[in-house]
Amino acid sequence: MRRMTARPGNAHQARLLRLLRDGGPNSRAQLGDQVDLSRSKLAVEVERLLETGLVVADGLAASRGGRRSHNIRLAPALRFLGVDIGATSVDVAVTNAELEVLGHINQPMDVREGPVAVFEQVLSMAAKLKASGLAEGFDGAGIGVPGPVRFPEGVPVAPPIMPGWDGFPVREALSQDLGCPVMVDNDVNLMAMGEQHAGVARSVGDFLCVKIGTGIGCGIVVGGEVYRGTTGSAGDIGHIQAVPDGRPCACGNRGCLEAHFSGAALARDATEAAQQGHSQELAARLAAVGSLSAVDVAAAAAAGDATALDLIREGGNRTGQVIAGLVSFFNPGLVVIGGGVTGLGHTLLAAIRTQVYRQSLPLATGNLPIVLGELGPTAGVIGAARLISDHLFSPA
Amino acid sequence: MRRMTARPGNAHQARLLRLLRDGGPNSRAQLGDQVDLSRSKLAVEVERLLETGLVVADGLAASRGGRRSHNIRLAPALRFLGVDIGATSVDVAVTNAELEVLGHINQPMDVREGPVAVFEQVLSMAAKLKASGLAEGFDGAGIGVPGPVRFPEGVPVAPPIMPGWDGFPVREALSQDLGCPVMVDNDVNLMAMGEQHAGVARSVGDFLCVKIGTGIGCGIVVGGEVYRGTTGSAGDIGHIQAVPDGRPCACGNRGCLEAHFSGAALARDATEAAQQGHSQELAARLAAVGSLSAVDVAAAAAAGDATALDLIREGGNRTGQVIAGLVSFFNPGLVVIGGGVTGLGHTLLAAIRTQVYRQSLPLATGNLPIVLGELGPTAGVIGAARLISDHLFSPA
DNA sequence: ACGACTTTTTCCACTCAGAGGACAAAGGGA
DNA sequence: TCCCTTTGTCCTCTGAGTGGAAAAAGTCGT
Repeated sequence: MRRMTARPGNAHQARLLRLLRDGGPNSRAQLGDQVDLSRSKLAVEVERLLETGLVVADGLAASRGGRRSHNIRLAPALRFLGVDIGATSVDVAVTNAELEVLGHINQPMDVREGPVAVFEQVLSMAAKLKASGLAEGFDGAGIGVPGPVRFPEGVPVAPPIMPGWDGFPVREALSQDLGCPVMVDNDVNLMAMGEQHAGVARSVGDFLCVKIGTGIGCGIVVGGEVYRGTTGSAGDIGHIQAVPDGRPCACGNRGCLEAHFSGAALARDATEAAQQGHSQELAARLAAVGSLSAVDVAAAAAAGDATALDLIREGGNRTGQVIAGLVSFFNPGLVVIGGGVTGLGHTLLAAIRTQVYRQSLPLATGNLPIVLGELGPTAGVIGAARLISDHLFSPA
Repeated sequence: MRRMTARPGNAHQARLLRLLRDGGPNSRAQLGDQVDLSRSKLAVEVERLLETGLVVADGLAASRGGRRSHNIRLAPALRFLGVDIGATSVDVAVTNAELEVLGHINQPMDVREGPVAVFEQVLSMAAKLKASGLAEGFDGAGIGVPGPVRFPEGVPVAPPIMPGWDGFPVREALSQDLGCPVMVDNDVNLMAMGEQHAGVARSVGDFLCVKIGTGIGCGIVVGGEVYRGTTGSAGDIGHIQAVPDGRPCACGNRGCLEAHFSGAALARDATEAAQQGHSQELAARLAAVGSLSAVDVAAAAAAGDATALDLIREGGNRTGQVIAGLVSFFNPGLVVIGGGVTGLGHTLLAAIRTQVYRQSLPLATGNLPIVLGELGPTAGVIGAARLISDHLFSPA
């Protein structure tokens, strides 16, 4: 089938497309309740959208007691591709135009193999999803990469953990390979957009989304829009000093948050604890698998292992201390914690909360929920789909 | 004379008023170059503005080689009142519609005397300015207070250093007393707006403005707009922990930045150093005046006093450390340092720069100027005038 | 001084988005 | 069945805004 080529012709049409994306099928009358346009104008714009094929009629709407009305919905054949490239794995998912995930694949991978190898893998994963009948093609794709991005051009800039990616024209290249429009952003920003669209951050205008994975980053949402900073590196909180004269960090400084707590740091600490015999539980796991990760620490903690719990609490304290500073500065309406270590769950959350509520002023923390993300690994890919759909559903 | 009652009737008129405010007198043709409206439409809107009296004709424009054209300017009788309430003093200024300061008074004062006493003083200062012939009345007033403000209502909320102000309807009350529209904001935000309008931050979209006075605060500008946070306490960085287990702070925690460096902390440290005989220079000043302030430390430092220099450097290091974290997080395009301690000058600035450039990542600091504010005490009052003019020069 | 060329302003006819009312179509409830 | 409500369609009217023509008022070269 031919892919979506049309774009909304004006701001009204863009608005309607977004309403249909976020609210699902709607009758013309229901749309009219939301957009403050006259019925005639609305009818004209809907008619034009129907002509483009972006939306289609979809049976009868639930009756509200008058003349029966027909539903309108986004074309059911539209497909977005969401790609979330992490440090050690990739997530690829297909969504429909309402951003519902129809299929999702996760595979291990190492970003350091460089963009060419990684995108080869991504394309084969996308092909697999296509082959399973979920899509006949893609109308747009959103890509998340674990480092700063010059957003307008879709190019990674000086990414510390991704040597070989600096300046690689991700947007350009993937747009060619996939044959559809592509937008690229930092993975943390996409997670924030995902939680905003379908997770805990719905209806919150200003919030922070802290992602603790291999590294640590923070998505910043201001007035419903992701804030990316002057050079695209906003939210890069992994290298904020958490411990004066603390551990050496790969960035050359000492005491960076990331050096003391992150997926990588946690794995290292756990391995060390196991080798030094501080924890039977961890030692057993190390012996069984050969290496430890955050997942093992989570499991050990769940089994009641004191060392594992201490590691988590200590990390939570450090993280909480940094977040407390950010809360004072930014005064968000919500803080979301997500990423690979979310499995550490409430032990981690409790430690973070304790620090923040103790250190920040009551006016900032008074009504401040600090919660775990509710989408887990799908936050990134949903955010990616959201990114490209925001782009496509905006006036040309 | 009757005061301004008219307001722009639509977004175009508002746009034109702001252009005239920021660019001074302009011919219709020059305005046309900036607004992307047809000549005819522009002529209509200008005509309507002339009818309201908000703008007036103002002689001939500089010739560009064709038919002579007449300048348009904002009504020369328009007057805004800018009020900057600090912890220990008040600044009151009158500006014209182009936000040029026509008269400026500074008086010592103690906010803790409460809103009624303070506003009595402010009103008498405003009356003095009026009496000196600078204004026949005020068309609007902007007020800055040293604490968080619920912005839409113009009411201080839970201000730590201003007991008795919590919930006081500043906007309402002053609007009554002055008989003109009033807007209220945090003093730090106003300083940021001042530097943005007439100071170092012109043409920068995203920047931070750190004000070090009796306390420490930070104005946050995102995309040219001040960001105030969910409860109006954004930028409250004085209580970020700068020293683990450091000095006790009035807020109940330990190690807050404000407890280690601020006008108040500096005065205390200097007094202690003088009393313990560490510094002849400071001891002499203490003996002469009876108490020390940041100004004395600045003077001692200028005279080469080692103790004073150490105090400044130490404070700069602490401040720089906190700012380094904020820079990593926010990735601003500029950092402005201002407030009462600006007199400490380049010693302070150098210490801050050292910390930030060392601790933050190159991508964030690569092209990041860290500079002193260039407006000094007028930044606040200009920002206040800007605040109310933005309000008045927006579509009703 | 005069003509050629520019710039600025004014006037006017024309387009087009959008509002809003009238009316038709198609239900529900007493 | 009758009446009321909701929804969809049609049509007219308004007002914002565009763009061209022409007039007004300069500059500059010869």
